[in-house]
Formats: sequence, structure tokens, C-alpha cells
Amino acid sequence: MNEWINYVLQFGNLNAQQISFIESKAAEITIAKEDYFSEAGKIARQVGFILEGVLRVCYYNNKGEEITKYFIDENNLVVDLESFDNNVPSSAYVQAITDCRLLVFSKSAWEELLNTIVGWDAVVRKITNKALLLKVERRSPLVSEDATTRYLSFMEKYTALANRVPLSYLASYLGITQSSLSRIRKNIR
Amino acid sequence: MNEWINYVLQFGNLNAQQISFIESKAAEITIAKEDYFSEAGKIARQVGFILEGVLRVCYYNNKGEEITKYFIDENNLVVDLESFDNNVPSSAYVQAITDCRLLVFSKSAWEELLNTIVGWDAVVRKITNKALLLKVERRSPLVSEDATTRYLSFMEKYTALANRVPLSYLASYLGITQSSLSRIRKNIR
DNA sequence: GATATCATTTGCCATTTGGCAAAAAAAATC
DNA sequence: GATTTTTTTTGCCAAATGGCAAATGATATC
Repeated sequence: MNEWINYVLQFGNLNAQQISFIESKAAEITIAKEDYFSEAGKIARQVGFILEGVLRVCYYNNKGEEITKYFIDENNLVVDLESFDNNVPSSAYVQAITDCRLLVFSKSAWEELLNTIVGWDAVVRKITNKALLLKVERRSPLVSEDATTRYLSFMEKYTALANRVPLSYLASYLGITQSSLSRIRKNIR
Repeated sequence: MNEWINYVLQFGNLNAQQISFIESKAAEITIAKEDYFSEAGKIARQVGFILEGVLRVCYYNNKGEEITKYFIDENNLVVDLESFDNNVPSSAYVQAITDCRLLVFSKSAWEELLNTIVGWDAVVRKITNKALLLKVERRSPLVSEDATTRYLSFMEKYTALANRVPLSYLASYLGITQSSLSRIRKNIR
């Protein structure tokens, strides 16, 4: 729970009373490896904060191939904003890559926070802005660099994450096939 | 100006007084084709709203190639959020592809809106969230689909925009060379 | 620790894309 | 409307990546 409070305090000041109110609205859950936090076609009804573990966001492209769009690890929010905010079906799956422990807020709890805590709106804006910007920034080099460069800069930036993620997921994240990624790794050695 | 007000009203209710206050803080500017709205290395100090024209966001990748990251056209905000919000140097150029007419808010004007108009914060949150989500959604298929599919779906979604944009910019947006794009177009005919 | 299961690597060859330079087409300028 | 200038297309060949299947390696299970 402390990780969560520290995370939030980065984005705005909160007093002790507000903090304990936030804490009272959170629930801790576990998700087993391979299980889903949320699914495509369903409406996202929870905001999650990862205490332990790695999840991925994935979908199926035009050719029916399963594509990993993001990895998300500890001390990050996990929520399909589009679906959660607008009550529309989610376009992607959020799946646990390892066993996970999350803090979750139901939609009603989240709205209570918005209605009760002055400034929560601003905190949420900053958090989601930052998260979305990060996604855009991570995604951009995947289009403009060649596969080897993409792999190397992923490894450099997310060394720890890379070791917790199967090669097949990483390959689809980088936009190449698993065998191509395997060959790229061979060439680098 | 009406386009701007209608745009804002999609994201929240505002009374007549608030609207005229917002209007009083806006300035209209023109940008000639090829000129820059903001530049990499400089801090973004304006929020723009495109009344007329098309701009692009671009940067230089590892190999020094100029990469077009987004196109932005009428009735959309243009601002480097990361730079504007955090006073850090921008990582990209925003350049006019056609002659443009914009409504702009200086940083101080924008902050006045935030401080004066109750709920402006929420409006901004919704606008920027939507814009960022859109960027992420536009960008994702560029990694997971092959070049022909990327081109076709771009043409399908942004037919009008495609005709206002040079091939070289479109190619770098799609993550391929200009000659490859030209060959893809040939094969489709 | 043998066996089954899953993940990764490799071989072979087809397809796609890139790099470079020249040609063709289109647009701008006088 | 002829001449530049810019944009787009094309030819040639090299390099990168994909597709498929088999082999190898790693991990889990009994």
C-alpha cells in the first residue's frame, strides 16, 4: 500500500485524512500467471496499481496474430482508460505474465475519490498524462528504427523487464517474428 | 473562434461568461508552409488550436533520418504536452505542411484559464486524454501490420489528409522509405 | 532422473524492404 | 509556355525479415 501512496504523492499533495480515505477504497487482489485483469470486448471496471508482477496489454491484428502492445510492471497503473472512462468495450486484453499482486479500485470507488478529494482530478490528470505520454514515447521508435536497434534500445531501457518476459511476447512487441528476434540476438552475441 | 468553442463544449459545459473569458485569452496567428510552430530543444510555450491547415510533428532518429510522428489538422489541439507542462525542452519539431491559421494561448493565458474557470482542469484532462489515446491508437498498427496494410488503413481513415501530405512525410510516418511506399502504391493500382 | 511440455534456435528458401541513382512526372517560376 | 525545381517513380541489386518445420534447450511433472 505504501508504494501506492508514494506513487500518488509524486503527483500532488494529500493530507493524512485524504490518504486514509484513498486507502479505505482500495482492495488487494492476486492474478495468476496467464490470467486476465481485463478482456477485449468487456468494459473495464477497475483501476489497478501493480504491487508485484508484470502484465501485458495485447490484441489481435488484421491477420489474427496476437500482438503485445505494452508491458506494465511494478508501481504503475493498469487500466484501459478509453473503456473505463467512456463505458465502451475494451479493445485489448490485459494479461498477467507472472503471478501478480494488485491494488484495485472499483469504478464506484474511483468516482468517490473524484467526488470527495479536492484535487484528485488534477492528480489523475497528471498520472494519466504521464502514462500516456510514456506509451507514445515507447511506441514511436518501434516504427522508425530497424529491428536490431529496437531490440537493443528495449534491452537498454528495460533490462530487468526483458528478463521477465517470454521471447515471443517481446518479438510481437517489437513488431518482428520470434525467429527474427532469435536471429538478431544471435548476431549480437 | 466558433470551431474552438464548439470543440471545448464537447468536453464540458461552460456558461457565456466563461466562454467570453476563454475567447479573450486567445490570439489568432498564421504560420507559413514549412515554418515551425515549435522546435526541438526549445520549451513549448503555447497551446494551439488549428483553424486551418495541416501540421506535422517530426524528429530525427538514431540514423539522422527525419521521421514524421504525427499529422495534425483542423479542429485539433497542437501542443507538446511534455514540454509545455514540465518546462523541459521539446523533443520534436512542429512544422506547418500547408499555410496554417491557429488560435493560440500563451502559457500565462492558459494558466489563467486553469485558475479562473472552475472545471477547466477537467476539460483539459478530457481533451488531452482523448488526444493522447488517439495518438497511441494511431501509432500501434504501425508496428504490427505490414507496410501495405499500414498504407491502406491510413488511406482509408485519413483520405482527405492523405491528399494534403507529401509522400516523403507519409512514408516516414508509416515507417518505410519513400521508394517502398511508391512501389506499394504501384502494386495496389 | 526419465518423460512430457514448453520455449528458443536454426536451416532453408521466399518475400519484402532498403540504398542508390537515374528517369519521369508534377509543380513552381519566370 | 519554356525552364527550373521539386516530387514521385523505377531499375538494379543487396540486406533484412518472414514462413515453416525440425532441432535443440529449458522447465515442469511425475
